[in-house]
Amino acid sequence: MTNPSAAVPAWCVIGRAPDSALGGVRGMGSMIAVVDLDDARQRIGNHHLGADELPTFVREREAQGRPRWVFSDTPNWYPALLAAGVQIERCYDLRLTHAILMRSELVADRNAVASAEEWDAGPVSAPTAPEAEALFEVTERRSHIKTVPHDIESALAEFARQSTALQTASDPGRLRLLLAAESAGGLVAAEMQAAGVPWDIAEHDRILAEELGPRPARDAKPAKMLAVAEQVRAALGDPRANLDSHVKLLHSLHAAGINVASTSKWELQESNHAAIAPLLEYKKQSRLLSANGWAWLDEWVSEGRYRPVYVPGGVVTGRWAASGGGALQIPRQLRPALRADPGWRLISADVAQLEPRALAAMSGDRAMAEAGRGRDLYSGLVDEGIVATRQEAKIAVLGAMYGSTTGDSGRLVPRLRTSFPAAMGLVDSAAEVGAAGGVVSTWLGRTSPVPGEGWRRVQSAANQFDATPADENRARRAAGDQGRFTRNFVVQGTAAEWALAWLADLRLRLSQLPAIDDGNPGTTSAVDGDGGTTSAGETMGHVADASGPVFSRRAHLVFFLHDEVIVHAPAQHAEAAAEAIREAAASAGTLLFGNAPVDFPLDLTISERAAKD
DNA sequence: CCTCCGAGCGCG
DNA sequence: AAAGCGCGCTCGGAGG
Repeated sequence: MTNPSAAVPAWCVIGRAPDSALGGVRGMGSMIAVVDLDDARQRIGNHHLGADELPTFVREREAQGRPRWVFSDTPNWYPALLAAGVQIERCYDLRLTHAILMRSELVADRNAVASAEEWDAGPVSAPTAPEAEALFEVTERRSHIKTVPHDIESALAEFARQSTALQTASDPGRLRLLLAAESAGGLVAAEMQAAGVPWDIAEHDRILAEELGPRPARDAKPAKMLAVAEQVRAALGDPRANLDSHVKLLHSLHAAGINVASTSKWELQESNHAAIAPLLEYKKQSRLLSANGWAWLDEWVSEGRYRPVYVPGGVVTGRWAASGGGALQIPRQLRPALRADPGWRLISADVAQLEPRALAAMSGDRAMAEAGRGRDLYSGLVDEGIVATRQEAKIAVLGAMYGSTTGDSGRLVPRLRTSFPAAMGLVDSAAEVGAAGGVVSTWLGRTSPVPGEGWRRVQSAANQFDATPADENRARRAAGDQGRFTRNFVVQGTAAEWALAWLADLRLRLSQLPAIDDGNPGTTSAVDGDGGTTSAGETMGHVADASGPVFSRRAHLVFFLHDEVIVHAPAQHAEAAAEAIREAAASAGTLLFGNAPVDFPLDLTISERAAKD
């Protein structure tokens, strides 16, 4: 039942309809409500539809006016749409935006938003495929996990609270930009999970076999690992040494006269005992096997696609986290296993020195911007005579952003204070604020969490008349830790904002690229009705069908890692996709920093494999 | 049997 | 050499 309205809605709020909140009939009868709002966020239409009708409804709306879809939580709504072949252009994710607004210093009146505790559910990982199908069962099945409410009235009420809060913001434009970018990130994460990373299982298996030996029978250790372990035991003169337990290994090492305090890599390297080289080799093998071995391959790669779970906004700084699949830790060793489908290419691009560039831009430090302009920023420091070598430049810059005070780094950082006073002033004062228990904000207004109860207790204990030197030490250390956290927060968080703006712009540019012609009458835009019924995968078992109906015929994002993207594109569109990546980077810089003289140069390669370096 | 924690190491 | 920030994952070991 619908009451069509003459006006094209600016916002469409989706939620579970009130009737079905109690009914809970499985598989059928779940009703969804869509409420249309105009620019002023006034109600101009209501619709009720079955869950199975939603994709078609959304597709038609996208073809008409491309409203911003308001979701309680993107992972709850979007995967089913993607599975049905529907991609949307823009959304507003109430859970993600709530997390920003309830903390942002820019919002004068945060009370209403912050007190709506049910929306503070913390990072939610995307539901796995079977759960996504049963649109309403997620909450029940994972009752121990806090989730946001998905019913229409809750969504409307939260949207209204957020709108009010935004009106009290000192710089609403900035915050709106952040909320839009954050929400777009939610779409990208869902889309990348749906598309998957094209993964060459045979190549992965080859790498494993080369390092570890052929795949062993269930739970057995691979042959090459066993052989290396024997070398270690022989060199130690301890045939029963257990290499898998830190404690036992440490005993064996001591017994062999190797005096180390731990079994960590850097400490072992100090010794030149004959057991060390094979032991380090064993540790490397062991790491590969347990983190990305055959078990990982079985669990996370299927039909030639690696589908990790991304968690947008999962890090307080605004970076993404991951939950399952280890998307943020794929070892470089395995990069050759990322392989484009036949006739396709992978375009990998990463930003050189993103964080220092973000710092230069947000602090308006012209000298620092100049050092990185059109060149490697670290080499720029050498050219300017600030430090002697690129390595020193890197240590100094990282030390400045992380707050290191000792060693080479502590010695080099003061030189940056002379050369880049604005940039250093920004991070130094962020550290001061944090050490005193205050909060700091990124360029677009994401604010750091206030230090916890424990932290404040430690500080006040040090201020008591009977405080011991130990109390004072502990307080000083905690203050320093918090200062280093806030120092880094402004830089890491602003860099994350740049990256979100890059992603958000890129996904729209990619959706404008044409679909490849597979013999079916194609469409020219992903968002105007590229339905599942004409997908290549269904009609001819095309090689790309593991990417699903939305992504099997068009360039799309498959991977994102803080300052790096990988796009999977038909070979004939690889150059256009590369250009889209460059243009998106340029517009992200302008969108955030206007005409600041900072550039964000990319290292970009087009290839069949994503092997790096 | 379970959960929790630190060590260690992968990524930026 | 690590140092100085932010993460996730696996394992062994400890405690329930």
